Amino acid sequence: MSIVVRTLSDRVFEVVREQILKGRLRNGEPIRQDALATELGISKIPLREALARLEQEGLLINHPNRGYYVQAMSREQVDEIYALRLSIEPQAAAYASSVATDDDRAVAMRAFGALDTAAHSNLADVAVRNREFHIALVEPGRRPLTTQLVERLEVLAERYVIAHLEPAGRDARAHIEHQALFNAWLERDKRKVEKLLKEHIQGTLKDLRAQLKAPD
Amino acid sequence: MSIVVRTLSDRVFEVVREQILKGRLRNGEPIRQDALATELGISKIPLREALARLEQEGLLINHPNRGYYVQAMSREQVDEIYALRLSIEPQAAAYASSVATDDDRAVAMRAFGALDTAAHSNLADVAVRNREFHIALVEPGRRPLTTQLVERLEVLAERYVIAHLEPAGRDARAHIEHQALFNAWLERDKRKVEKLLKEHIQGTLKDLRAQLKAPD
DNA sequence: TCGGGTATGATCGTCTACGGTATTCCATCT
DNA sequence: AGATGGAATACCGTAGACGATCATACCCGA
Repeated sequence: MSIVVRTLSDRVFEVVREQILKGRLRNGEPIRQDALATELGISKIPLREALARLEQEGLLINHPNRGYYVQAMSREQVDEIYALRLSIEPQAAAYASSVATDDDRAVAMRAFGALDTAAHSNLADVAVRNREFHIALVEPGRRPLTTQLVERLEVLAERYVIAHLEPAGRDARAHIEHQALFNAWLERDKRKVEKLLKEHIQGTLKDLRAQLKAPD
Repeated sequence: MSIVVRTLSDRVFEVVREQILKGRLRNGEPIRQDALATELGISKIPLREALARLEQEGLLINHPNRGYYVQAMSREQVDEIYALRLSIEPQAAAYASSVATDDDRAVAMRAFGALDTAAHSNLADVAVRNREFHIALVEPGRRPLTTQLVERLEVLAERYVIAHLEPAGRDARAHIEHQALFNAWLERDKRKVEKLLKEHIQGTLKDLRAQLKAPD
């Protein structure tokens, strides 16, 4: 009963996604299918399947007969992503905290630890750990659509975090917030989880907005 | 500047989606790729792309090396879908009502009319009109992710509505609710839109729950 | 010099054909 | 009965070809 059976297009989906997140495939840039396929050592069918799914996720956009492009980032999208996260995630994490099994809690603990120890490596890795931590807080709710949605929003948000939040300072604050949030989650204090997560998301949004206003 | 340029896989995506919604492809049933492709008169490349996207949407599920299956319906999923809709849609429609242009309002008006006149045709058509009406209430917010998400949830919900809400009685009530909701929307009464839409969604959920408890 | 039309090249979207491989199912054997 | 083995089925991925379409550079005429 192992789930290690995965299709090629499944794995390519993740590989390309991470490449987009890490900025390896840049903003408004076109995806050259033949080039990318040979670079990945695969044929175009699994690649195109992965690209189609990434478009569905909102990371790519397809212009018929012109190909896939990395979805451009914009201030409006930041606002939209975070508005959606605020509508979904605090509630979902609060509920999950109340029904998490011991296994779930152990998984979340590990995710928290991984985020902790990764805190001083490069930003892209931290971002991945951060994503996994946030998902681990929601997953125990056994609501697949919700979890998937949270993951998707997290992924979309990650692009902006990686691109704009290099500055330190955020690290320390986020760490403190994560700690408090996770404590409340372990104590199954739904109200507190909801409140803290809401504040945490708002805090990140505020940082992002500040960064987005200044440069360029 | 017409946007009628669409790829084959794009159109197939919609065709197959509607077939799933209308129950033409049944619940836990496998999708025979070759058969479906020849039936649609296309090759497997665009079909597989469409299927990959439909999996991302939550209508299909892929078992590696065994193929795609129509995602089974379940009571838990109903609850989840409607919980998400309640978290997103009322707010989104309320906001959209406040920023809708005259064009947007005309579009919404047409969608309302179409739903109205279709009210006595078969349920599947009504469901499509219903979806389009709900989207038209949200679209003017110009928040692409939100709109796409609302559409997705609407699509997922539609399966259950089509499968379980054949009984009349719902028609009349839904019509009244739509009327009141649409009036508030046209008046840009955000609070009222939010309240009425929330009640409307809850009402549908209640009907669905009643139907799901009884049979089988 | 500049604008518009055209040729050209690159890339996409789709098709066809083929082979490997995983799964399923059934018959056979112990 | 249960295990083994093999055939059938369908999926997964590769390879190559081709027309359609878009972008660019070029050319020509005013």
